[in-house]
Amino acid sequence: MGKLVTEMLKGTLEGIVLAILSVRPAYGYEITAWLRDQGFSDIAEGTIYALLVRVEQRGLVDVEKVPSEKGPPRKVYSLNAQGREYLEEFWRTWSFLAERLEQLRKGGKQS
Amino acid sequence: MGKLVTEMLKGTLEGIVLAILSVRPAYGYEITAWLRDQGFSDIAEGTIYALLVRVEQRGLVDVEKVPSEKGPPRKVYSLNAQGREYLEEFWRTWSFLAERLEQLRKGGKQS
DNA sequence: TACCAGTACTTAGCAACGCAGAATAGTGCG
DNA sequence: CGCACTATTCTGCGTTGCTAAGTACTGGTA
Repeated sequence: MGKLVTEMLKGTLEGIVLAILSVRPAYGYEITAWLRDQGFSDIAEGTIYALLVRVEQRGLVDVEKVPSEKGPPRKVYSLNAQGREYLEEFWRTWSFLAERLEQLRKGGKQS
Repeated sequence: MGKLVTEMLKGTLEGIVLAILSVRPAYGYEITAWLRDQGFSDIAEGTIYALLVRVEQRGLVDVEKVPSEKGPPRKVYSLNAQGREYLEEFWRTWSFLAERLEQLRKGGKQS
């Protein structure tokens, strides 16, 4: 898509990735491919990897190196307890923002 | 609120302000006060002003200087045709993102 | 053997955005 | 005169996603 999505992803992409990991563990390459499949067509490879490093350093995920048959070993990330707490907080913040936005959208329609 | 909101506002705050201006013209100080009232308790003064300068330079809004009884003249911004088009695009992008997020939230709940 | 595509991760430099904090300017009130 | 409120501007900073390139491992093909 365009620049608009890129800017909107700042702050939400992290939550998106953590939400994915809350369903089941996954590794960077896999997450990138899945996101592209879901319509985030120009998510940059490096973006996801950098994000994963960040959330790992903040202690929100656990990592396990798993050998791959098709290339270098995968770094499989899984959401830990702290990560789940953080994800809760993310959803609360998202809800807050989404509510205001929806109200604004309604308000603008009538005029 | 916290750091989470700050990051999420990147990319959405612009749309929020344009949406406000789509209802009626307004000036920076007024917009800041209104947002704080709506729960964006720690929106920085300077943030709104900088944003307004940006959208003006991109030709999305028209500006008119209006004298104030209580201080320096106000810069009253109003959304123009190009701005309305841009706002439409913003809403489309927002919808796209909001849909994926809601799906992820549902998906995460079951596990 | 040499090469290439696919898988998988890393790194360096860049641009955009919101925030912190201070400065400037105008009005009215004690 | 000083202070609070109104109203805008500016500099420097941290975070985030993107671009672009590089590394590493496997399997298939010419």
